[in-house]
Amino acid sequence: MSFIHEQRKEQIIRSCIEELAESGFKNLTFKNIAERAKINPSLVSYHFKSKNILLFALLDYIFTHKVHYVEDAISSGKPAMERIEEYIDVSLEHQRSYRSLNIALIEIIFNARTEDNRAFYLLEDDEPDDLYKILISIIEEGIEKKQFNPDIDIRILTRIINGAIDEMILAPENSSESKEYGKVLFSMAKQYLNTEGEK
Amino acid sequence: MSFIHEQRKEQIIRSCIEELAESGFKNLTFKNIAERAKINPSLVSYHFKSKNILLFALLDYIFTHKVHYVEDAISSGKPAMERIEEYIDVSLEHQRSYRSLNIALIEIIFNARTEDNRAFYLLEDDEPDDLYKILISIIEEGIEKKQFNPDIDIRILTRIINGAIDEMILAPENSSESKEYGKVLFSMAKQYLNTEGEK
DNA sequence: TAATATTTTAAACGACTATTCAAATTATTG
DNA sequence: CAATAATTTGAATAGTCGTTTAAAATATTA
Repeated sequence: MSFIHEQRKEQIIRSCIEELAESGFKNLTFKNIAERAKINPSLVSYHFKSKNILLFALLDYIFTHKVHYVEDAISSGKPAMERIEEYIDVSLEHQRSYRSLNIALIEIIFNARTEDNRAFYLLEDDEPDDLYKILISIIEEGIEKKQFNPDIDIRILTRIINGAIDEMILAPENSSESKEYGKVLFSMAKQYLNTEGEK
Repeated sequence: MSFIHEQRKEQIIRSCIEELAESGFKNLTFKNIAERAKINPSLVSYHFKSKNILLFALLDYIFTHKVHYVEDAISSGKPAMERIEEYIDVSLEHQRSYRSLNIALIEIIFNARTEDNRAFYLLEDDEPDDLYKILISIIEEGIEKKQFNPDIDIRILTRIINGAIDEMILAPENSSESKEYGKVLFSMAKQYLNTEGEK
């Protein structure tokens, strides 16, 4: 891998994200990508052997950005409950500050398919993705330190939280509404985490 | 509109839902639709003047089914809180029982675009859709009858609930997990609805 | 500089698409 | 039955796409 190679790949990936955010997946053609990057369409094929390889590189690029962004914003010393609040807040904030990235992510996940025609969004991983892992590890720590009810279902709670966060990207951009949304979501999670195994 | 006309449209719509659920949006071509319906591709064009008209008819068909299903399952006499539980349960149950319909819905919403290239999933309606309206009206009733804290933000709560429900369609099909998911989600909503305007 | 490797281009390939059109078939009506 | 309308077909249109190939340009190495 030469320097030029890596540089070109970065350039192509950024052009793809622009194209996806502005015009959507169906316009993510080698021709359009090349026009944005001011290169020849064949050059995209040269640097990414196939379109799906390009798509996976895009997913990796965007997802890595998101994970690092969330990780960096969560403090290490504070109690688990406060860190959950941070997780929710920074996730919503990332959706606001990096809308293009998140739209591009949605476009790929819900449009792309593997070569044997399985939808990306339905691919079942054996383990949760890295964003889920961040939230899971915080909750596990809270349980270990006897701060949370140990009977809660972690997989379910993290799904509810991430599902509610994802829904907010569909809402018209409105910073104050998004922050209030985070407050409510956290208060709901907090109460669930505190419930004494009532049944 | 003759009888045959309506019959053909139904036949075409059902073929589309099959194709979407099995092979996804990118394979929803007139050729593939026609093959499933055992008719000529041109005939699809004849009954639906354009592909987007067909897509809107599909959305209408699926959404109507979902709304009626949820409406019919919610009892009329019970207290608002119980009806919210019913709403969550029946929504999750619909996702399990009519997976093809829900997959088809996702495929269209996240893939289709208007003629001026706006993504369906980002189209901002001036008012909430009919599913949201069902939930909103229950909550409003609960507030009127002094059963819920009047300070809650209805738009936010309904977004969280529907977002969490939607997330569950991505999970591998597992009936018991889905039911437990509904229990947790309802318990979280219940606690929020009962909170005395603490701040 | 000469030889080699990498990068870039232009052109062409085969396959697929939504839509249109005239002709053929079938159904409906008087 | 005759005449009209509705339905269906097959072919053609004009356009798209990802990928491949050979040649050209550039960079790297010896």
